Amino acid sequence: MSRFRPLPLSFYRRPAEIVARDLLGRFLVRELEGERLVLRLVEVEAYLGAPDRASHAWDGRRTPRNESLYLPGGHAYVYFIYGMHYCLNAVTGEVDVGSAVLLRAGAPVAGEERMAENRGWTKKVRPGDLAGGPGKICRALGIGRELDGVLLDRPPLYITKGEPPGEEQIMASPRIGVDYAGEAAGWPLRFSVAGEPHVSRPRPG
DNA sequence: CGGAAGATCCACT
DNA sequence: GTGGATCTTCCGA
Repeated sequence: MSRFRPLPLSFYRRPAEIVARDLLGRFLVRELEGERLVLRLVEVEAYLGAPDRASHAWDGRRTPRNESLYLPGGHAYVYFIYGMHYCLNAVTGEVDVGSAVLLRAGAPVAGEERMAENRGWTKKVRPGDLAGGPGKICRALGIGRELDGVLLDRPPLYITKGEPPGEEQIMASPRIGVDYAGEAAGWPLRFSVAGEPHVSRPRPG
């Protein structure tokens, strides 16, 4: 089945908002200790780089932390935030652009048990909430800073064709947690699959 | 060199 | 709905 064939790197070498929409419904696959953990992506956000105040690459900012954000499209950008969470991005566009798509939520397709185990079996971990948030995705899939900068078209971390939704099922809304970003805070760069229960809150309206 | 803030999550009221 | 956890990173002085 070609549902599990990795998307080519050319998929990512387009504008972030285009890639973001196109990533919905795709399968994020993490190979961990011989096990295959799979999420169907249901919520993503585009970050545009230098012109986008919410982006880590705003105004061309370039530091050791965000260096991989400037790699060519198709690389992973993993960063540590709030002293306890990792977030996973797919870098988009050409080299040095600094645009990316934050993977915010996914619906479990395979490896649920291992994901729940990775989450730590806390009370809040239910089958439907294994990866309903950017921090939860990384926790469930065992993703940390060691995967920063890897290519997303091969193991141990890749994205496949999956089961994309119809265009009419895609919802756009402002991004989460970027209120500080002035005008950019209102840009409708958060995309989610309508009716998907795994989308993190607040749900788009 | 110090302080402030952060693309979050969870427990509690 | 609100606040605490927890610590790296970054910027200004």
